[in-house]
Amino acid sequence: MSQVRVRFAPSPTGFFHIGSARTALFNWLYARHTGGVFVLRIEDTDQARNSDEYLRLIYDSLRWLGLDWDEGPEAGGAVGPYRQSERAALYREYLQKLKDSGRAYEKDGAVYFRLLGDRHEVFDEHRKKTVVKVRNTPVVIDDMIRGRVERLEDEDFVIFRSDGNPVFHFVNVVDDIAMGITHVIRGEDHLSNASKHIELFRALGAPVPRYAHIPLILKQSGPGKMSKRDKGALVEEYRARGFLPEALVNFLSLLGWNPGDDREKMAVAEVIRLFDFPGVNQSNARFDEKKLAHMNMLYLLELPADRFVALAGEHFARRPEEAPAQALADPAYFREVMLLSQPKVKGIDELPAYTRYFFTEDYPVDAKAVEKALSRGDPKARLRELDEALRTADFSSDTKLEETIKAVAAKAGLGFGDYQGPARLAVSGTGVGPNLTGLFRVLGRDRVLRRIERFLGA
RNA sequence: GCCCUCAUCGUCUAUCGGUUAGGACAGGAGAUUCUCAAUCUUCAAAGCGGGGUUCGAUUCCCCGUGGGGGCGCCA
Repeated sequence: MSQVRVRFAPSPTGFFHIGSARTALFNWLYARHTGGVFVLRIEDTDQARNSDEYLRLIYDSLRWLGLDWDEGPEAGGAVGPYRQSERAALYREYLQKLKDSGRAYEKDGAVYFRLLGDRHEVFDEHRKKTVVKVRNTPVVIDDMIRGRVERLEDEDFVIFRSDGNPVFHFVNVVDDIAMGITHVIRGEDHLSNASKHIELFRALGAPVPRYAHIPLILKQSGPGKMSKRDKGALVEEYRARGFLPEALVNFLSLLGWNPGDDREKMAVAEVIRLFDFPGVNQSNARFDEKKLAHMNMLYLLELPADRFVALAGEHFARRPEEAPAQALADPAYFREVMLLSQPKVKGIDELPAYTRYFFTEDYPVDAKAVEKALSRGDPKARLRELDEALRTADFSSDTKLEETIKAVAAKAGLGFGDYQGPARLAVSGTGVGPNLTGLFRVLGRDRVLRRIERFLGA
């Protein structure tokens, strides 16, 4: 059997969004699963809407997600160039073929593809005008996900605009032929276009590729499919918020596909091994950011320390307005703070707010938490006892600090928990945070004592 | 309006005619810890409606209904 060749063919006319990423992912997964070739082709025939910035974003986003392409821009390949704007001669050549066989004709300065069959006029309700219909036989789309789909293509359609540029349907098919694409994996929104494409393949005497029309991703709330303007639709947004690409890939792979059992968290190698079309659903899926966040947390928890710290550092650098300027001043200290917080946060983006008090005295104080902490017993007295003991305590290890605090508590006939609340509040201004002993150790004796005393004085 | 397509908990999904309809996220309760998070236990939560086929339908067929997509000299 010949090698599988699939392609992802985005157009650089807008930000790279989640739906595109998932289509790219499924193509890539299938290529990797079958040992085939993943081609990246840029469909930039709409000169008015293209932009280099968007093109850049496609490359960056794919690379960030780990979806490497075997052939395409910046990778090369035997059937390039891979940008349609550079393939004009080829489209002319194929157009000539259609003209020679009488399957293309000019009208109003544009070129139309001619369907075979008798013509008759009919009034089109949708377009409110009379159109020419063709008595044609339905095309059969043999879809790997949807099975046999029949659709009648009964109207000639434009393949070259009057400005001389070819349109999507034509270049898409010509390139799939010229690039030897064997499997077309794309969104279900193209299912209705498939009949046009198959007519073109046939007219050009080329074999029709296998199709796989994958379900669409619906917006998080409200009706309709997810589009570039929807909240949470952009890959770039998740990247900027510090989501892990492996978590996003894992989550996306499960939107419309499953391995047939309860497995959810899977390394990409495992997804590659298991991915195939019998496992792909036919129904559209709604994007659930909560579940993505959970998946992200699972990956975050097991992330190696170095990578976690590096990602945190990048995030702080990218969001200077969210953290004190001195946060990155001391790398060793920054590392300690981040590692203390790693098991506690759901996302990298929570870190600046979560760790603020480690880097500045200018941190918010949670009034409700203060009220709660001061409500039982005599917390100020407890803090004074603690303050006393911490003057001589060993701050080098969490266990030593724990012993110290427990000793203080035992003397008063109380438990660790009776001291934990007030102490945390005194040194961090909040009721939530990393384990108290770690908090003390990283903050250091001076800061801890200073804050407790300031709190007592207040 | 026409064409294509889909239909299981709020969400993502398992089930390839016979199951107490399973799992995950989110939600409720509890355990645990030093707060929070994690973890563990637990509760609640679904086969769109109507006809068939069958000994038996969530599963197969048909019709409705509902959702999604398409009907551009956009891709």
